Amino acid sequence: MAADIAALDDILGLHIRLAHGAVLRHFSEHFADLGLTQKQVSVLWLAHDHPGIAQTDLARQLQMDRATTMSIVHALERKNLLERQTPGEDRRRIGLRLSADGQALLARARTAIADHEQWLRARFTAVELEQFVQLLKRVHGG
Amino acid sequence: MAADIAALDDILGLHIRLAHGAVLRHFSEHFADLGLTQKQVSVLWLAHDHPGIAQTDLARQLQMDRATTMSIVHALERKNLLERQTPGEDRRRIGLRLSADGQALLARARTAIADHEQWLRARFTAVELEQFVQLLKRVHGG
DNA sequence: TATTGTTATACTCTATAACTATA
DNA sequence: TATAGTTATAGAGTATAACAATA
Repeated sequence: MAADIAALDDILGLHIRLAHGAVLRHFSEHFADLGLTQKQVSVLWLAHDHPGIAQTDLARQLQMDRATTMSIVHALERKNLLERQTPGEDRRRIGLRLSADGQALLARARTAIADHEQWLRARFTAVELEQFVQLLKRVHGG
Repeated sequence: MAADIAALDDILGLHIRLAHGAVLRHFSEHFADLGLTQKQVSVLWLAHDHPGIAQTDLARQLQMDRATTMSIVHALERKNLLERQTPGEDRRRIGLRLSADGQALLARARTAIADHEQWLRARFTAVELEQFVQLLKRVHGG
């Protein structure tokens, strides 16, 4: 039986939600010209670092449902940023890799992400940053 | 000019996003029978603590757009959990308060939230928890 | 049987824009 | 002019359920 909670401000989950909202808002306001969402950048980034990655791998690393992953992959394919490889041994797995356009856009996105991260990180010391990431990882199990 | 970032795992924003996702997932899985979302519980909670609160106040405290607030208030009114007060001096402001049903459901929700929070907090010490909330507040400015 | 990809569907959250009423 | 509420609309993210192909 959990103890009762006095005030809404004591809810850790709320602060996580508000922090997420603040980050998302800043991202949306400053990345409109890129035409990419946070999730889309993450998928491009992973496909760049791991050419031939499959949807299942993306889903696991970004903690998404397969259907959710599909919708993001679709969006990137529609923009010709992501391409499919011809299947290998296991014909169920479809490897994904960046197109030339995808490479170019990811490069721009990484610069933009760096600015975004600087905005976010500016309020913390290096020690606090490391603590913060460790605490967050204990929530999402990364 | 921001420094370049090597790996996706170094992105603080990503960890915040993943942590939010993990919390949201646990909430959804364990609160289906309540029929309330996180946001709806937050609004009920605030209306309980501040009877006569206006939509603008809710929007500010939960960092939502007015239109977003409206949709949540509507959902709660449709379920007869939230009622409107007759306007006072400033006839633009409409005070909100919980109905009897809203009171009852909030009481149940608070217990469920307490369990949810226990699941979340179990992985931290008291000191870590306080640090964590402070770090999160510096992101969302609460 | 289990895994991978796929589609259809639905709901929540979020925001923009334009409108009305009131201050 | 500014604020509060409202409505219409749209997009992103999330998930469930059911299906086909493959292992």
